[in-house]
Order: sequence, then C-alpha cells, then structure tokens
Amino acid sequence: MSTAARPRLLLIDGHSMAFRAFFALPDTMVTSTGEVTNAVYGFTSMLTNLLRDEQPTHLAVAFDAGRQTFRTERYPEYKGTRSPTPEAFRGQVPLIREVLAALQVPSIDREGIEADDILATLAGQAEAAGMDVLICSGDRDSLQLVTEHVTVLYPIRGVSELARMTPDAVAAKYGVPPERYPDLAALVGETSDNLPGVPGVGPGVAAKWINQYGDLDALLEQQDSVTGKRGEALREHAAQVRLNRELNALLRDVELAYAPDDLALRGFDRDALFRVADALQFGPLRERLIAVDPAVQDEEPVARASVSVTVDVLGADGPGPWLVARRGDRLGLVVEGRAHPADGDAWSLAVADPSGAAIVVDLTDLDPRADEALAAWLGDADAPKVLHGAKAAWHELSARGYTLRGVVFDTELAAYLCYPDQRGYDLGELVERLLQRDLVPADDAAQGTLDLALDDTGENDRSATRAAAVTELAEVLVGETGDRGATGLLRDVEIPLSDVLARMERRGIAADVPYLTELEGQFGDQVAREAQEAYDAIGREVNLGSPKQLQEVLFDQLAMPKTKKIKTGYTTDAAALADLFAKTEHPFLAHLLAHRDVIRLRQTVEGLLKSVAADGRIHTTFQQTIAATGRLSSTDPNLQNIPIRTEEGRRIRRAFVVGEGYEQLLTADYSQIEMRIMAHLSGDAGLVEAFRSGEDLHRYVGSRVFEVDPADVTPAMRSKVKAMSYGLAYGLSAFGLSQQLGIEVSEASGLMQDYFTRFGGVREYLAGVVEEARASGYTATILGRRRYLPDLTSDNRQRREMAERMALNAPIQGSAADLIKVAMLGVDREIERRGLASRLLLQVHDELVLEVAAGERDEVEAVVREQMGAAADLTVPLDVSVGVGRSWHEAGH
DNA sequence: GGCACGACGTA
DNA sequence: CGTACGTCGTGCCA
Repeated sequence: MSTAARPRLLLIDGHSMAFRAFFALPDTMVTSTGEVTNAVYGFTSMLTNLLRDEQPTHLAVAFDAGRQTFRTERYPEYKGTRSPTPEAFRGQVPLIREVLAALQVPSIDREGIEADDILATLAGQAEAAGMDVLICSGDRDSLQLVTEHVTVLYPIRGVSELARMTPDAVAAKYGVPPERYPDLAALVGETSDNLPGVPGVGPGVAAKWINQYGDLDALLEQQDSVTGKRGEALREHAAQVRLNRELNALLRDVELAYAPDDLALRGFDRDALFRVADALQFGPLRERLIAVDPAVQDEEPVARASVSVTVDVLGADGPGPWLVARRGDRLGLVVEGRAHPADGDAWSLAVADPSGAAIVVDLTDLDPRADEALAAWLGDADAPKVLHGAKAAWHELSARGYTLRGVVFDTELAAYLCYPDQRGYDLGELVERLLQRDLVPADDAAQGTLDLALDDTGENDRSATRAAAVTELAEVLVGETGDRGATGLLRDVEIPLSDVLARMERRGIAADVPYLTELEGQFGDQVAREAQEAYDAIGREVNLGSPKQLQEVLFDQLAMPKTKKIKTGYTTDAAALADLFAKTEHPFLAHLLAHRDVIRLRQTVEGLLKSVAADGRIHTTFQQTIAATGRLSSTDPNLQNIPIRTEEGRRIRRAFVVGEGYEQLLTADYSQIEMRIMAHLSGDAGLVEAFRSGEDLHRYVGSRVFEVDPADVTPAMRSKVKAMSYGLAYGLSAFGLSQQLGIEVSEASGLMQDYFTRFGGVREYLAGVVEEARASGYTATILGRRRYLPDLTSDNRQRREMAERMALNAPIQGSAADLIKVAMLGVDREIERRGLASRLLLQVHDELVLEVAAGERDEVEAVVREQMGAAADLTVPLDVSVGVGRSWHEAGH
C-alpha cells in the first residue's frame, strides 16, 4: 500500500503564457474564417503537455483584469513602456477562456488585480493546505513564490520548453534564494515593467550585495558603507529601489471566489470541447487533449492482458479439415522462416481464426495429403488471409514451393498508411499500442490445450499467438485505415503492389560478373594511385577515409582556411574541398577528391559483387513501409542509387544486363513528373500551358521569367530556372538557391520574385498546402495518402520550418509515388492479361526497368507507355520516355 | 557488436 | 538556410 500522493495544484498565468505563444507561433495560423488562432493554439498545446507531464490534480488559470491596479496608482509609469497589445492577440483571450470552460478549468480574475497576485495568493493557501504547487508564468516576479513545495515553470523559448525553477535552480541562476529574488530585481530593475534599476548594477553585483548584507533592507540601511561609483549610484537611486521593491512584491491575500480545494480537475466537457476545438480547427490537438482528459486518467489502469489463443491439435488428416471448416473466414497467417528474395525458407506457419483458435503446421515434415491441403488453401485467391508483411511471407512460402494468394489485409501496410512517419511496424509494438495487449503466449498453466502433442520449444505457441494477434489487430486497423480515408489505397494499391514487388524481387536483375570483377580491379588500381599521389603531396600517409585525420592535414598541417562548421569540427565534404582547391590549388585536394570518387565506385562494385545470388542475378528488397511520403526504398543492395551522373559511374550500369532467355532491357521513365504534378495541383495557368505546349519546360519557364524569346534563353538562364523549379518542391530558400547556383542571395531572391510574378498560382498553391496542413494536421496526395505533420504548429522555429518544407514536398513526392505504383499495377496486369513473357524488374522512383522477351519489344513498350501515361488523369499530359538495350546503361536515355 | 557521425550515391 | 532514401568507413563505446 502506498500513501496517498500529495495533491498537485497547477496555476497558470493566462496572459503571460498566451502572449508567449502568440509570439512563438506564426500569426498566419488562422481558421478558414480568418480568425487568428496562434495564441489559443499554443496555449492549449502547452496546457496539454503540462497535463500529460505534470499530472496535476488541481488546476486554475488566472488573468489580468482592469487597467488600474495598486501598482499603477502608486506609480503611474508602471508598465508604461509597453506597446499596445496587438489586436490579433486581444481577440484570442476570450477564445482561451472558452477552451478552459470546455475543459472545466476555472479562469480566475478580479478587477484591479494582476494575474500574478492571484497566483501568489492561491499558491500560499495551497501550500499551507499541504499541496504541491506548480506555477507556470512568464513573469520573473513569480520566482519569489518558489519554496520547497512551490515550483515555477518558466518559459525558456516559446511555450514548449519550460525551466523548472526550484529553490536550488533559482539560487544557481541568480545567486540568491527565491525569497530574496525581488530584492535583486529591485536593484537591477525590470525594463518590461518600466522600473529602472541602479545604473551599473547588474544581477551579479546585486546578488553580491544582498548576500553580504543579508537583504535589501539591511543594504539600504547601511548604504553609506558601500564604496565607489556603485555606492554613489545606489544612494542616488535608493528611493526608486524602495519603490521597485514595493511594486514587485506580489499580493498574497487577495480575496478570491475560489479556494485551492475548489480547483480539483473534474474532467473535460466533451461536447463543449468538440465544439470549440472544431470551431478553432485544432486538428490533431483535439486528440492530444482528449488523451489527457483527467476523467479518463483517473480510471484504474487494467492489468494488461496477453493476446490469447487456443492451439488446436491437428489430426492425421493435417490442416485440411480445420481450414475447410473455416472457409470464407478471414484467417490470420504467420509464417516462420527466412524472408529473402533469393534464398528464403519457411519452416512452420500458424493460422488463427477470429475466435482465437489456431493451428500450427510444421512445414519441414509434412505428409503429402497435408501438404496438398495447405498448398490449396495458401494458393486460393478466394480464401481470405490477413498477414503482417505479406511480401516477406510470400518469399518464405515461395521457397517451399507454395503460392500465396487471397491476401485481403496486411496489418503492416495498414499501419504504414495510418502512421507513415513511424520508424518500424513491429507486430508486438502495434499490439501493445492498438490493442493494449502483450504479445507473449499465455502461461502454460492457464492454457491446457497448448502443451499437448506439439514440440515444446514454445516456438509454436509464439507463432499461434502472433497469428491470433494479426487477426485481432486487423480488426482495429480496418477502422483506423477507414478513419484516415486509406481503405482504397490499401486495398487497391499497396496490397496488390506487394505481390508485384515480391515477384520483382524474386526475379532479380542479371549481373555481368566478369565485367564487374574487371571494374573492381580497375577502380582498385585507381584508388591506390590516387592515394599514393595524395600522400606524396603532403609527405605522409593518412587515412583518406577519416574526416578526423583529414581535418588535421587540411587545417593544422596545411593551415588552409576553415570550412563550414560541423559537429566534429570543419567539414571536408566535396563542395568544401572543391572550394579549398579553387583557393589554394593544393594538389592534395585534387587527389583526395579523385580518391573519394573512385573508392566509392569500388565500394559500390564490391557490394554488388557480394550480392550476386546463385542464379547470377541481383535481388534487391523493396521496402514498402519506410518512406513517409509513400515512395519505395531499396535495400540489400540498394539498386535505386546506382551512379548515373558521371561517365565513370555509368560504367557500373553496364554491369546490369539482360538475362538468359530474354532479349533486352527496357527502361521507361516519367519526364519531370514532380513538376507536372505541381502544375496539376496548383492549376497555375502558365505552368500548365508550359507542359501542354510541348516546349522544353525550363526553356519555357526561363523565357517567362527573364522576359525573352524561348529561343533566346541562354544555358545559364535555363539552369537557373531549372534549379529554381526543382527547389520549389523542397521549400528552397533564397539562401539555398544562391548557394546552389553560386550567386548572391539578392539575385536568388530576385529570381524567386520574378518566378512567382509569372507563376503566381504556384506560390498560392504552396502557401495553401502549408496552411491547410496546419489546420487539418496532415497533407494528402492525389490518391489520398496522408502524412501527419504535428510540428507545423510547434513553437520551435526550426522544427516548424522543417515541417513546413515536408508539407510542401510530401504531396508532390507522394503523388508521384502514387502514380508510379498505379502504373506498375497496370503494367503487371496488362502483361499478364496479354500472356507476355516480359517482366518488371526494378522501380527507381520515376523509372521502371523491364526485361523484354524475344519479339515482345514493341508490345511491351506500348503497354508501358499506355499504363504509365494513364496512371492518373491530370490537367497536364504525363510524358514517358522509353529506351532499350542489352544493359541498363544502353537502355538509359 | 552497436552507435553516431560524415560523406555521398539516387530521384 | 532543400525533400526522400541506403550504405560505407571511422571512431568510440561497451
């Protein structure tokens, strides 16, 4: 038994915290009706965090009321230097009080009294009543209230970071205990309150005096004993100091309508909360608030149960009868094995029905009848299955000769669509989060049916439990997916695509191993040569792959000018080295850069050689749940970053060749897909016309921006608008553009202005994307794929601006990902329908690589052009360029 | 063996 | 002070 925890009273200075929020968040945060909401949003967000982190039992928010206070009566200039409250702020205070009313939190004010005096009074009463008190205020005068049981939370930056001011923290920061802080403040003065201090006396001197004399009264009594210029200044300003002290003392005996006991949290008024949160378009903040509703927090946490399952023991007939008895049921399937596209295996599988009954089948020791029944079920497109990561299971089963069909739901893909920014989608973690259950098999004692016939390693129980968990999880995720408008995207795109990807991975792409080996040798020779010449240039050997050692060489030994600062010193990246070379022409730099290039190429070749499978082909794995924008990624090896920009790099592409039994490789890529999507989404007339005209895009844009004839657009103009156009989709700044083009920031900024003058629809679109996302909490692609960006309302500028750039980019990059996924499904389906032998091998974001069977080239090209071109109906045409050849390099264009 | 970091390849 | 990824080596930790 634990003793009852002390009650915790949270007191907030409403005005000062709302004011902080107002300046921390952009005043472009408005509802669709134009109401500015940054202060109310920031304040509510801060309050939400406090409820979550501090778990107060009692709460009140105090507001200033009335212009006249005892302080202005005593000293008319009090707070006299403050500029008038911004109009946009003033209107938000009543909104904050509305929110508080919905949360059933008292807003306390009293005519002629400042919020801090209310807080001081309540804090004193609460402490006397045995409560712990937290005071959240941006007014430093509140520091005088700090005691063993009273802590001030003082905003450091914005309203998201609060400093915990305990007695020790106050003493550490100011050099005096909390009760002496107003003495110190009286000496130093407070600009924001228009209280001048003693000239030449800062916090350090003030603290020294206070500690020396004991307190301010004693100091003033003995002011004549203070020597020097500062002593004179003190004597001259003694009256002001006394006045300061009088004014900065907080009232502790204000008569209030509430006593601390009346401030107990009662739980939110959900109806009122929904109304106000919707009216203010709080978006995701509403859910965050609900998650901290004290009415819910108070409920006893239920001991978390495990996912339960009953393992049915199979008879001599194997799994057939069990599966047949459940025909038409959605069954959870978990395969135990090794998921590898070229070297997979499966050793057992578990199937669970919706009631929690399961079977486990040992695949390594299966009699023919059982095998036949299992194969029939697995390959039956009409036998609905639910998996967590069907593609991996596909590889495992494929290795044992099974075909997997009838996947109607994939909990991993569903979780990805619902929470695309998550790092991983581990089954156990999802079960914990979404089912509030644990993924451990129930104790053997509790489950009599478990420990029968099957082997007793516990493996089977775990498998069966996972299968049951997948079944249960699917039920929750069906709802979550629907809530996010992702049902169609999951069912019609991601799930069928995982099957297409599985087959692409299984096929792999043929590699010319002798050629790769030759390349490895050549690059290796060059590595050695460049390294030796680099060593000769500086007269010693260093590890050229160690930025740390390079920094020593460049900045110590060679005393070169410092480059851009990074965590570990100064950067040695390629751009910086090129810059240094331009300045110093030191041969070491040239050899170092050449070494970097060639060692990288050698590494790439080595990696590829290592990943050639027994069939002479390279089998990548396409990750379908990694990129938050909806793109695929490629691993083991990554075939989406094979060099193409340099001639040396392109040599590597010659190693990817057409395989035995096929005639050619075909590559097809979308040209300027992202810009076309931008034209479509923005509806900018100029940009749409640019694509419809068939003119070279950058030439067209250049002619508009620079006001010249398209024929007169110089290469320099073209490259500037090209960088500009692409940068837009990333949230490029004038500074970034100037860096990339090596021009002045002013020129870059002028370029951007000219661009937006000509293509105003683009600017409107980009601004609109961010504002909409801020209000709704997410961005969406053409197919409705969402990306949630809670940081759009962060008061941390860096995080917020990062989120804004993500919001600009996600609909564009993500829509492009949508389109090529749809195109892949179309190409695959059409190839199958026409009975062609050609096949998809790779996807590189805007490019598809296919292996073309003899005689099929023209038809395959037509299919690919048709399917890629028809992936979406945009206001601009989707242009596809196609190339063929014996190698990836030859097929490129 | 695992981690963070710098560097750099692709779209 | 430009989005989205994956991989490699170094240097440092346990």
